[in-house]
Amino acid sequence: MTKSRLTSRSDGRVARRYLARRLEILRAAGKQFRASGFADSGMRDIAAAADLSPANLYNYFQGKHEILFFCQDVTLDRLIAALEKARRLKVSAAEKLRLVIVSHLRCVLDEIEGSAAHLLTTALPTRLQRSLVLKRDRYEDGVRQLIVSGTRNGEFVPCDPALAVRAILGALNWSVRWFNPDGTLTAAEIAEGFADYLIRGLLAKPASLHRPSTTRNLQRPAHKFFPQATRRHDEVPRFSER
Amino acid sequence: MTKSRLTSRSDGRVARRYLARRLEILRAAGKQFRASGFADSGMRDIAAAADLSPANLYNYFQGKHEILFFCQDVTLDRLIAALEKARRLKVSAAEKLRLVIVSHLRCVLDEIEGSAAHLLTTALPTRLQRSLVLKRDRYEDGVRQLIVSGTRNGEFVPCDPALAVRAILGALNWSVRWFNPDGTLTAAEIAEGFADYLIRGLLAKPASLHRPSTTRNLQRPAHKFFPQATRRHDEVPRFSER
DNA sequence: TCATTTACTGAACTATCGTTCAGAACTTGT
DNA sequence: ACAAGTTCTGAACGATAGTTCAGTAAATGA
Repeated sequence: MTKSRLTSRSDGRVARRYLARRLEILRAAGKQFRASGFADSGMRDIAAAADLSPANLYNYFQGKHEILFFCQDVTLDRLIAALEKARRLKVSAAEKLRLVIVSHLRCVLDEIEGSAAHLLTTALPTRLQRSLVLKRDRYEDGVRQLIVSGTRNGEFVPCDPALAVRAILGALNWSVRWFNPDGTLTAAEIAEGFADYLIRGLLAKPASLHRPSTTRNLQRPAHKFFPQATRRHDEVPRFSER
Repeated sequence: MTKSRLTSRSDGRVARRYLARRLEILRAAGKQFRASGFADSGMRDIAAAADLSPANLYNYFQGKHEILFFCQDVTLDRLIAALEKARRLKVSAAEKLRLVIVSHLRCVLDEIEGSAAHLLTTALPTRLQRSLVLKRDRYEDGVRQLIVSGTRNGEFVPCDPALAVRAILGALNWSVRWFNPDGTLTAAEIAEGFADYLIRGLLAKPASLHRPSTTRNLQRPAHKFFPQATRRHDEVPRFSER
């Protein structure tokens, strides 16, 4: 028993390479999960997508469940980070919500970093499962609070915030089912349209646009949120064939 | 080779019993699919839910894929039927859309008849797959036309109908992920709240309620759409553990 | 009651899944 | 160049999935 990977000395190139490979695998697995779902993504598929042998995956993760766990965990962390960033801003509730919606779609649709936060499965060990559900609830609670505060200050119409937040998150999460990076709509365009519609349903007053005006950079430029959003949404396969 | 089941003579009790059993199986399978997803619902689970031996399932369906196909097919037929009923009504676009939304949630959440129109999987043979996708597109097209006509007559705000319809259907379809028949909200209550919010996002004018007034029976009584909606939505497991 | 058709079942078959492991190939430090 | 450490792989294992089939139980009609 010699120096382990994590306690290796000084520079730690090996540790860095190890972590980099882990991320590569997570990216490939996320893409695979998004494309084929969890159950239909075999370890052999993930390995092929990550350009590794199936056996080698087990040098980086304990098993399939751990890969899924980290996919969801990092995505949830990014969702929560975007949420808290929005909360700290001194803008209207509508503009905060817009940032959350746009960030959410980016986390879920992005071709490179996008993962599958929504693919919770009973296949996960109970401990990990509970941790994810808790984190997900924290996120949902936060978004709901955003709606509640908007309702309190009269910006939003009175409504059941628990229902509104689930309608919004449902619309966002379902997008991975039909989104096609080669289609006619970029992820950024979808995000804009969704935000317009989903926020309008909450507004008390028609309010011309309700896009951020003083803080226009919140949503622009689109290529900052979706740097590689060059492919487009296809018209023909309305729903994915999954 | 004697008389087959379908060509059996006169009264045809056997044929009726056969079809009834088929429906029982479809109901049990639909419940199972909704609860555990397609991949995690084994033939042995479906058989247990339908109170049959696994082998006996193959006397009624060619295989698992055919069970899924019929589950989705009958659900899509019901969705399209509700859509066309709404289109024939002489009411506002908002009220038509409300009927479609409420019917959709009923088709998807109902504890007895509800199925899983959204569980398209690559596991289906190409022929069946295409048939379902086509039907699903017909439904989506119809709902989008509803939005377009509402926009044309000034009732709805100008927007991208393709995005709006996907946001709406996404919110509706995602509901099976978190809906809990034992929870605090009945399916009918969810339908009302969702319809309020999702339609408000399209309206050009705030328009107090926009529930059907002259045709109040379109949405009332709730127990007509959800005859057995007595169980309630739970508060704790925000997302299903699937 | 008996013969025929229909409904059903337990056990086994095949394929595929996640996973393991002995050892090869490569990298690194001296 | 050599040894130590690491990264990787092909082949196999056990479990479980969907499915099949020989044959039993039940229903039907005379």
